[in-house]
Amino acid sequence: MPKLGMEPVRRAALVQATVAEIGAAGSLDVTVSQIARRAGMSSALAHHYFGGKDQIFLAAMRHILREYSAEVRSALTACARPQDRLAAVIRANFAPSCFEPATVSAWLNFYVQAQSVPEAARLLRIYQKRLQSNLCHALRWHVTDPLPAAQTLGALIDGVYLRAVLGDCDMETGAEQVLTCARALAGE
Amino acid sequence: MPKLGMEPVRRAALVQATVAEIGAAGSLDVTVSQIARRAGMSSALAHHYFGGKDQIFLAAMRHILREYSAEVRSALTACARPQDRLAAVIRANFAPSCFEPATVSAWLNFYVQAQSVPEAARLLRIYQKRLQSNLCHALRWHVTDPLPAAQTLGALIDGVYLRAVLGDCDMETGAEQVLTCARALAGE
DNA sequence: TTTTATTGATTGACGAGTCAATAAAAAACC
DNA sequence: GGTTTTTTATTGACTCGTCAATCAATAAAA
Repeated sequence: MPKLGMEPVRRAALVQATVAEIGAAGSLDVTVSQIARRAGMSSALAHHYFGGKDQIFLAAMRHILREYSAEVRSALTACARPQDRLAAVIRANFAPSCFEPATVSAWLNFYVQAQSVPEAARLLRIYQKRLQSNLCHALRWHVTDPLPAAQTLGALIDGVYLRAVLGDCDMETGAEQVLTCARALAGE
Repeated sequence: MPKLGMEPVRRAALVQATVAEIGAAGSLDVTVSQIARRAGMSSALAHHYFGGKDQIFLAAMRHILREYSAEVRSALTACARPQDRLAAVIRANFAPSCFEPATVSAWLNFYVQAQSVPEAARLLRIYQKRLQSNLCHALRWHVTDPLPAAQTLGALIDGVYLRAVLGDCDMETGAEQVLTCARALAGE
């Protein structure tokens, strides 16, 4: 029953299943078989298309990164005045898509992976650089020297992720918390 | 060659070896044999004293938490004026012992583990509660309503950990960054 | 002789990656 | 247009390692 042109479909299904499975397990202790089963295929096929487990994880990470980038970009282009960009960037980082349990769990594990998998470290650095760049540009309309504030806000955003995982803070107040901090850093 | 009273010695050696091994691997993908070898004993003995891998990890986590607590407590008692407590608490969180690669790596992995191991989640919540409590008390001398600022600073501290792992920010400026933010939140 | 310390050997399970086999679409060839 | 060949899709079965956990055996102290 081989329908042609399955490769992109299968890859997408596997990536989605990977994120879901990581979210369900709360860790990277997920077998290729589990991922493949959730994606509706055999584990052999998963290996056929991705080559190995690492590459599946990396692909999942790229996917999440792409989703995140899209979220931020659309938030920025929807900005009328440049003064609104700061709030837009921050709120984009607290969009529901970023706070789905599976996504948060994947992020957490990618941080761990970044310690030993060079490609994961590279991808995470891209994310951090882009976030810092976005914050810098946005802050330029509120403060003369935006770099320190941008670094602080970047770290703060990451930190709130951790709290969200443990259920210590509700994510609605999370964005407002960061915004309040941003205003304080910008000198009101 | 059984010398008596080995249990506490062996346990301590295993805990220390666990942290070191996690740091070296950058993840929890560490075998009991590796840990035991580094601690200078057989894997069977590790199982004999701890019962299982999970308990070894938990013990390592408790150890790190204890070390951290001691760091904060000594920093607080060394404070002459109560106004200095805020800076003391923050700086304690950026003490060299907290930023050793092995320790940071262990923390990261404990965050991941807290998603699926209830006892790990409990321990992490104790840490967060204690940090928030310390920040709250310290902030009372600078601001009338300390809770929001304490929550923000707690998240910020955690966030800087992530940056440190990826080498994006040098840990010397990290503490100063948080302090600057604290002053901004306290209204100068 | 009972308790504590210690390990080598073993078991049993699980999981990543491989491979040969099957089947259908497409392309090449006559 | 029909036949052959190649390419793409797909899987079940298998291999090979690894590793957590167990256990029986050894030895020294109490």
